[in-house]
Amino acid sequence: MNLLTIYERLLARYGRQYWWPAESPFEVMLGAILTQNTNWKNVEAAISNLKAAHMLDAEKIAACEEAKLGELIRSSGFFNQKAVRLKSFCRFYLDCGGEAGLKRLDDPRQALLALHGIGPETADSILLYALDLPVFVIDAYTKRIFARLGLSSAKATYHQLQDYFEAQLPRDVRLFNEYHALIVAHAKRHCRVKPLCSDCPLLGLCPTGQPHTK
DNA sequence: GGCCAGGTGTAAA
DNA sequence: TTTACACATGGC
Repeated sequence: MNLLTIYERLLARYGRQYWWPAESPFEVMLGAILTQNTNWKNVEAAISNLKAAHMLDAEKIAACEEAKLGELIRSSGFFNQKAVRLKSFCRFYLDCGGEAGLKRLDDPRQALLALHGIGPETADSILLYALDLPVFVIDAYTKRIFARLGLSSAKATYHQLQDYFEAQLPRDVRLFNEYHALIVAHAKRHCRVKPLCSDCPLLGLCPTGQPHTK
């Protein structure tokens, strides 16, 4: 089964997702950290709090007291560590000179990964959705869905899976953007609990007949 | 009340 | 090199 065929089916079913849901690249970056192992609804509330407090700003976050920042982002969960992570990221962001500076780095991915609290998924989300760089984002949904489809091993590492996608797909920011968003849309709205939904857009592609998530 | 959510870092096996 | 656990809120 071709990865592009799967993409087409998901796109036909769910339509364009218009990711990342944010008003600026900087907001995308904060959201990428805040959404770590957290429901997006909870992240929206946190970002809304930051906006209301006029704190959606790298210098203000970098200078903000940790406890105060934690209160603003409380709804996103893990707020103590996320407050530290946001501050550390913002210091880095300022040192680079903002998005443009970040993008101009020799290896922006390595630079992001060097920060405490930014792992491969968060780094890649920032690269793809904030900086428009063509890297394919892998998450828990991607792992599960494609393992169930029999296209990858259940214990494939992040980079193995990423290489698999990037080797088979044209290196296109627009495609990578939409594909990952569609995987999340599919995982959220489909086949979560029931063994197999009769109207699953990937029906017939799944040799195991197992649910695509969970 | 239990499970899960657009992960990451650390420590033990 | 793998596996277990902490981190925490809110929706269903």
